[in-house]
Amino acid sequence: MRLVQKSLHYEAADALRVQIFSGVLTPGMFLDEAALCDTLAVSRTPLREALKVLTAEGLLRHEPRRGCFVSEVTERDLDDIFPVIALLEGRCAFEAARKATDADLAVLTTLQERLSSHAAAGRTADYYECNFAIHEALILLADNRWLAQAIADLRKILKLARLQSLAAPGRMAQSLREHMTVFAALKSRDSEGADAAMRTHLMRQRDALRALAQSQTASTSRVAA
Amino acid sequence: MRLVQKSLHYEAADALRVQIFSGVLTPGMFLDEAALCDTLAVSRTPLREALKVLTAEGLLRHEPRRGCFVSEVTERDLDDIFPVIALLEGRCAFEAARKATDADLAVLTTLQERLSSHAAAGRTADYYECNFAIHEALILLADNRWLAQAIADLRKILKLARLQSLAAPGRMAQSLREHMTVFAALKSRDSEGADAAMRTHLMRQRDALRALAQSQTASTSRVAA
DNA sequence: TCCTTGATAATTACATGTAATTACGGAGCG
DNA sequence: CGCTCCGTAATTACATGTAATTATCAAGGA
Repeated sequence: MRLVQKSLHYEAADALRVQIFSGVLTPGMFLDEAALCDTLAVSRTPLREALKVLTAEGLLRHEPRRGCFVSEVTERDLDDIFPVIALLEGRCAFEAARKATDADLAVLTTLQERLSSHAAAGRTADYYECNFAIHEALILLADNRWLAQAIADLRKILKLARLQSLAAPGRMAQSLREHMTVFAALKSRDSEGADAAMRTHLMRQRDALRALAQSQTASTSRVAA
Repeated sequence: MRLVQKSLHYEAADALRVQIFSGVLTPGMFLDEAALCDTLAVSRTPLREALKVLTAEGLLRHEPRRGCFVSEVTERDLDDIFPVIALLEGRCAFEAARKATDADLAVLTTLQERLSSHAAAGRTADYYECNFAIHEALILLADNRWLAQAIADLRKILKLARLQSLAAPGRMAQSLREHMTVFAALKSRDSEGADAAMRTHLMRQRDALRALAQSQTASTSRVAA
């Protein structure tokens, strides 16, 4: 019998990720070790181990003798990351179109319908969640550990940026149409089509974000002026 | 003036990577903390921090209360990894074809010629090194930090497996031809062609490895029989 | 006024002590 | 002969002490 309790540094790393993704720890912020030891109720050793892990993941930046800072994600980073994710998730869709069983497609159909209803009702949060579930499902269907890992690594960085592209006007409806294109390709076992549709979907997501960022800087500069 | 000495855990991690990639620490091997502290001349804390970092990188596997083991790479892993690297480096070639200056192409020409001469002379080690330099050059030309990162992460796992595909008979000559195809596409600014040629090159590399593995298991099973 | 300088405080990094779990090995039993 | 059980040794994980570097800020000089 082995009920291995996860090590403290592992739990500390999890807790820190939650704080980063939820915005408690914001990009650029300095991480005070003593304070974190206090809030997470762990001693310095496991906390510092957790910081090293998160640094290796790219969520933190470490400056010797100065401490850790939450990584910052620039527009340039987004321009670089999205095409890569598009490539990788496109590949997932490609493989999914070949490997999905009828049962898999039935599950996807349910998710797709749920996505549609959320879009129709304007439930942004639910749409986001369902959208995420579909992407995850395709990654699983691709059945490639390293492909999944590469995507997860990059998505972690995006998550850090706390993007909200669905906030762009009309984006949810457009996103839904893109998803339907992907799904249609999957149903007809069109690997190439699924690949292309998924790549398009993710690049459009980037476009929506860019438009949102521009409209926001425009409005803030109006306020500043 | 700031002459930051890299932290010990960082140097320890570097030293461990060297030992892993050089085969001193082989896949599956258990890592004795005390022994490593002795050989690397660091105390337990920085060593354990280094182990956490390498675990996050995927080079080590950690079992709570049992210790660290060098990761093992299966044939399945290779089947999964190579297509992803092919995709990513294909993208690098695509971008390189668009972004390379004439000066960049001149440097590549030199490298390409050197590659040819190494192949003609049968200098396997030199060929490998030059081949690596060309791949690195294209990754740099693509000028995408995250694309480079994703490739580096996956290549680290391949390096761990200590593959020697050039050992396959005729592989070096075939590899050279593939490189020439990539280079020709780059020179003519054919992004799509460079992408496709690079993908082909890497998938052929996988094929060569597979053939090598099969011939070796065949010969060993003959010996065993 | 601004820059430099130096003492102090705070913080990181490293070393080591301590507790807890696991592996090992022999004795006892079936 | 093999299996189980238990005690010991070894090892990991965590806590804490210590050293060394950096940040802070006040005082002095240009």
